[in-house]
This record gives sequence, structure tokens and C-alpha cells, in this order.
Amino acid sequence: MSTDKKDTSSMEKLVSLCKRRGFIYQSSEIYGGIGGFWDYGPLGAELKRNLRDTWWRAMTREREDVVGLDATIIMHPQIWKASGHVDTFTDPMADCLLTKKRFRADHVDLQSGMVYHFTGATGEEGTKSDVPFAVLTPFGKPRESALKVAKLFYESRGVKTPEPTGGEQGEKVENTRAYNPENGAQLTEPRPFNLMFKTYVGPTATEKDVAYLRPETAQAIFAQFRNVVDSSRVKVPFGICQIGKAFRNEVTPKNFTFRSREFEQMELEFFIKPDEAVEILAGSVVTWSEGADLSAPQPNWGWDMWHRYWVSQRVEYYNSIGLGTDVLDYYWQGPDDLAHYARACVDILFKFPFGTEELEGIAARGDFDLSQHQKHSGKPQEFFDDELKVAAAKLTDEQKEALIQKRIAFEAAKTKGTPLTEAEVRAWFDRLFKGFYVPHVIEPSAGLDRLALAVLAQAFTEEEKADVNGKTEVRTIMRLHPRIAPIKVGVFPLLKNKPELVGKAREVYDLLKKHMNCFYDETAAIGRRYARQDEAGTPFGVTIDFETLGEKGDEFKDTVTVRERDSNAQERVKISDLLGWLLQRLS
RNA sequence: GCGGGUGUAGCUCAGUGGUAGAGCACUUCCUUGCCAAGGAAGAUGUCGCGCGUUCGAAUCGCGUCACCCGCUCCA
Repeated sequence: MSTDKKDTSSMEKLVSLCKRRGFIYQSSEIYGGIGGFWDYGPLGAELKRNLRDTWWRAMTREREDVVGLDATIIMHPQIWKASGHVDTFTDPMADCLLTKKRFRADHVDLQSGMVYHFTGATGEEGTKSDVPFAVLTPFGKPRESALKVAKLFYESRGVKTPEPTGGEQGEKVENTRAYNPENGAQLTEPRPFNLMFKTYVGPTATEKDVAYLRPETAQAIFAQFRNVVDSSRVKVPFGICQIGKAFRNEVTPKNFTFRSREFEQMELEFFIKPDEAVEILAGSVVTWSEGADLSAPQPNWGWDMWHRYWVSQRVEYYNSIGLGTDVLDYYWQGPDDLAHYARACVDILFKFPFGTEELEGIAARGDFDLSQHQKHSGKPQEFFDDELKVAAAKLTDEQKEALIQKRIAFEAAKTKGTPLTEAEVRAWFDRLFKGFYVPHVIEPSAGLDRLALAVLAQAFTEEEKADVNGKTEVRTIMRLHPRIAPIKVGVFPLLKNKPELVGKAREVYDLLKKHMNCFYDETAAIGRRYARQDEAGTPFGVTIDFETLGEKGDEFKDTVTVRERDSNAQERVKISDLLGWLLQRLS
């Protein structure tokens, strides 16, 4: 999925600019830093807030069919049991002592054979090792093959032409997972490899009190599904969205903020009717075909139409904040990549300097999550659809049986997971015909920190420019979309030693600052102030000059120079029109 | 977790055992009529951290932390 394209130098420049200008700092830097954690400085905090706001607006405020949620980071541990995170996040891992290859300790093939235990080795030039090592050889293979592996092992530990000691007698061992099946070398002791941060709730800190920092925000949405349904008059199809911190104890945090241990997710769980319910209600189900109209949801849409719809919605969102089709890419997971419960998943990728990597995943997850919580909590997670009940009541027994048979055939054709038995299918339809179903879900899940990194990488531009002395130098411009730029406008008196200019500039600043994030700057030459704001990504600069004071005639009195970051173009705007002029260009 | 690299002023970096430096940035003042102007003065360092070797360590050794690259991992 990731490409070979690497651009380390531009990444380094970006990291450096982020620190210099106050976008992103290393966490706890004065104590040497802490791996995988990053802080946002003054500009970064504003940028992130703007991104968060644009997402929240696009996903819920501007829609009638999505509501918001803000849940806690620490939740009942059972939630992570139900979701499968406790099991998949606690894999014991073991490494091959010879090749360093890592295995899931419980997935190593069972082996039987003779195990030779070595106690160390001596070699030329006085080199030696006391590290014990063991090799498993299949029955019937000579001791020499074990010796060969042991020699390689001690050689790798700096013993020259090693003579391993011990290991004269083989020990018969059956059904062990302690040795590398590829070379027989001993594996390290299995170590738990828990990607969830663990903590204790309450004062006693026993195993009974273990809780986890959430590794994703999605599960809270599922866990509160019933409450939202019961309290907010929503009807399927509808969505619940949430923005919040999530934590994963990553093995290798990487690529600046791209893979962090603490990060912020923006997730939507959009609940839809099962296709069978759509068929009963609308008479037929529309499935995806190339060129289908995705502009407005329709009552007869099947799950894949909804999935495609959300992909197109999300791409539209990225376009609206300046990430165009030229920097985005897609990865459609094939049937083999998909988890057994998932029906489809597409990753929206961004062309980062370090490669093309995931920005957002949009998954069609069926009814897996709510069903899991229904099973584990014992609380029904069904939605009651009275229209469906009415429509189903009008079906003939033959029509009902046809639907059931179709599903039975579908289950029989499944290649992944456990297919439902006929009895289970009939029980499910029994509920469905009464108007009850567990909604299916489309999940667009985006990383806010990744998005911030993407827009910063996208905005980063270097230009060669000659200064007034004719010396060419490289200037950095952050071409952030005005909608997300941390500072919207810089306000500058042309000269700071003229009190009339300064006074007027402060007036303009006071006028604008209630409506947008502004920056007032009167130090240094005007060109330098423009350049500073270019690095901060500020799209507009307003300069109060002598025309403003009326020195060039009344037609210019109370006008200011507005300078645009990307084109350097200047325009004279009346102070009375300035706010409207800016707001129009910032929305 | 493994291997390689890096770590000195806010930034980019120089400094191979003997008083810690440069450019840019920053602060103040003067000057300055639109794209990093000029002049003057000034402030700025646990040399990543710890231990050791040494009369003396940014420099040598060991350990450790962080970042980058490559493995490994990535529900």
C-alpha cells in the first residue's frame, strides 16, 4: 500500500519548520523527549482546532442525519473484550535468537525432535560467550546440523570460528513452540505484546481493577448506541460521530506524528438498514455500479451504495480544505485483506513525503460491532423500525420464504467466518418481519493528527527569491487553505515610528480580532513581516499606510492594502468593507 | 525488539583533550514609503542525560534517552 517514494530531506525541513514556528514540538523535550508523543504549539493548536471544526461541521452540523457524542477515554473493560481488542492486542511475541525474526508465540507450528542445549562457545583470539543456546533438530537428523546453527549463533555474537560447548546429548521434545520452525534456533521467551495502554481504576490496583485507555473512539459509539436512539429521535439510517483521543502502545512510532502512541481520531458510525429490510421497504435494492449518482442518499440504497456515498463525501471534505485529487490516493482492500466481519474497506491515502500512507479508512462492517455488544452485554441492540413492521406484514408467506432462501444461499457461499445456520437465519428473519434488526454500519475513521501532518506537508513550499540586494535565498511558504490556516490575517502598520499609522493599525486589529484569529506585528521591515506570516501560513496581510491616512487624496482615505500570500497580489480595500472581504475569502 | 546514523545557542551547523564559536533568528535604539533593507548595542548554552578515564572531556570509553533510516510489527 505504501509506495517507494521517499523524500527525507523535505520531511526534515517540515519537522524543523514545525518546531521553529510553533506548530509541533516533541513532548517532554526538556527531559529528553518521550517516544511517540507530540505536542502542538501555538500555531499547531489553532490549525488542529480548525481541522477539528471543519470535520465536525461537515459531519454533523451541516447534516440532519448525524449526531455527535463525546465519550470517556477509559471505559468498562468488557467493551474491549466484546470488540476483540483484548485478545488481539495481547499477542505474546517471541523472537528467533539467530535471525531476530519475530513470531506470534502462540502461532508457531508445533514441532517435535531432539533439542541440543549449548552452554556457550569459545573461539579464536580469546573470543568467547557464556550465553546458553538451544537448537531443535527433527528426529533422524544428525547432531552436526544443530552444531551448525549454534556456530552461526555464536558467530553472530562475536565469537570467531566458535566451538560451542555442551550439547553432547540431545533431549527428546514433543509439541513445542519454543523453536524457529525455519532453522530450529531457540526463540526468546514469549513476551506479551499489548498495544493497549493499561491502567487501574480505583485505589487497589489489582488485576480486578485493570482498565484500558481506548485504542479507538468507535467502541464508545457502539456502547452508547441505545442511549442515542432512545434520547434523540434518530431513525435508521443515521450516524453518530465523535472526535477524541485514542492510545496505542505502538511498537515503532514513526514518521514524525504519523504513527504516535497518543493520537486523535475523528470517527463516524453510520447505521443503515440491512439490505433485506431495504428490499422489503423499497421493493428492490440498488447496488453500486460505475457512475452511479451518489449526490443524495436514496431509500433503496444497499450497503455498498452507502459505502461509496461516504467515500465520496469524505473526498469532498478533503477537497474543501485544500487536499485535492492530485495528493490523494485510494487502496481498496481485497477479499483477503478484509477482516471476516468486514464487507468492504477503502483507505484514503495521502502522498506524504515519506510515502503514500493512510489518512482515513472507510469500512463497511456489517452488524458485527453492535451484535458483539448485544452478545456480551446481554442488552438488545436492535432498532425497531415501525415502517418495516408494516411493510413486512403485507408480504405473502411465499415472498418471505424467498427472502429467507436467498439469505440461506448467501450464507452457504461464505468463505470467511462462520456462516449462519438455517435456524439462525430463520430466527433473524423472524425478528426482521416484526420490524427489529441490528443496524449495519459504515465507518469512516480518520486521524486528526495525520490530517494535520498531511495539510502541513501539502502546504510546505519553498521558493527562490531575490531580496532587495539581489541575493537569492530560499523562502518557505505554508500554502494552507484559508479555512484551516491558524492565523487568518496579519495587521501591519507600514512604519512603527509614525503614531498615526500604529494607531490606525490597532483600530483595524481590534475590528478584526473578534471575528478571526489575527496577528499584529509592527517590528522590522514590512517585507520581513510578510515573510514571517508566509511561514506561518497566514493567507492575508493588511497594511496600514499613508494612503489610509488620506495623504494621497480622499479616494484612498480609510483604505488598506490587502496582500495575498500565494500570489503576492495587493488590493486596496476600504476598512468598512474589510471584514466582509476577508470573511468571504475564509469560508 | 534488532542493525546503522544523528544529538553543540531558537534554527542550520563548525569545533579530534587545554578559555564554547559562526551565520541566520531574537531584544532595544536609530534609520526605513510594500515583499527576509542598513547601522549600533545586547541577550542567549545542563555541548541530549548519567557514570568513568584524565591535571583537564563537547572531544576518549561505557551506559542510557530521543530522533532519523532499514528490519520487525501494524486489530
